[in-house]
Amino acid sequence: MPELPEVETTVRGLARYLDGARLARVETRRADLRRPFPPDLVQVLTGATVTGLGRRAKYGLIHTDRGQAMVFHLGMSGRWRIEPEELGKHDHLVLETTAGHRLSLCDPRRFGSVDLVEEAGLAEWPAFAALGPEPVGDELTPAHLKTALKGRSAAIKLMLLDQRVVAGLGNIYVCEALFRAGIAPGKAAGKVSRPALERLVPQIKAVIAEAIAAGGSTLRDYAQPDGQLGYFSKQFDVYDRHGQPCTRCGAPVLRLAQGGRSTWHCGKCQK
DNA sequence: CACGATACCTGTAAGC
DNA sequence: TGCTTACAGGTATCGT
Repeated sequence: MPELPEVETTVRGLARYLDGARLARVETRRADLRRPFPPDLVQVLTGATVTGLGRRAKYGLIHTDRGQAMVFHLGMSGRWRIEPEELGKHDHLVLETTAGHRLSLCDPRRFGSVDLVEEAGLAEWPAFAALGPEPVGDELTPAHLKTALKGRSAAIKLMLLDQRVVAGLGNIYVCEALFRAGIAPGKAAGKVSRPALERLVPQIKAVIAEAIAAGGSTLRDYAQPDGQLGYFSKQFDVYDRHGQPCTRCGAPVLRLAQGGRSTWHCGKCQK
């Protein structure tokens, strides 16, 4: 998916067409993604005015004047298409504004989701209630990580993918941040030293900020809402670079499996 | 509770 | 050229 930078890029792209717009037509082209669409989704959104857009972790928020926000998750393969020439089999939800713009939520694997959530209760919505701090901003600190990881035997890589520890990190940026901080992905989270955590936090913030500035990554079926390509994928140090030379020491980048997923790392630079 | 494995679904690329 | 297998950005849920 779309990790945090890609969702941020998506939300910014959508805002150009949706912020302040009135929804003239809303169409669901199947009944569900990972979960069923809310049964009243079309009824609530049709005629609604979008009062703002936002993001929490990897969720995009479309606020409305109906007292409810449409909350979407892009799963592994979701993206919003802007003014699609024609709709395909994976365009599952279509929004049309009174200004004549058409936006389509396309998600081939259907691991994404769409929900309606009361604006007043967003923070208490189950998927949001337990989320950890955002990596952008001041909430994520070495002290937070020290507390969250204390005594944990699970690998640091896996703990950083846990949205309750940090909200919004995914496989790409965890691999990249651990490389930049020089931390071995298999190290027990509770045994990562304080100095290592002091290195890790600014590297998490930096890699996320750089990816947002570059407009997100582009891998396989992901693209920005307007079809432009992101540039950050050209800057990966380790992600998907198995066997290629480490950008720092030249040793071949290694791949290992953790939690059923791939981790790329440098065996010499990460201890 | 912590942790690992599995399930969800389709497309793509690699291997035979 | 097929056919089969492995793997892909995530998260919820089920065992142990």
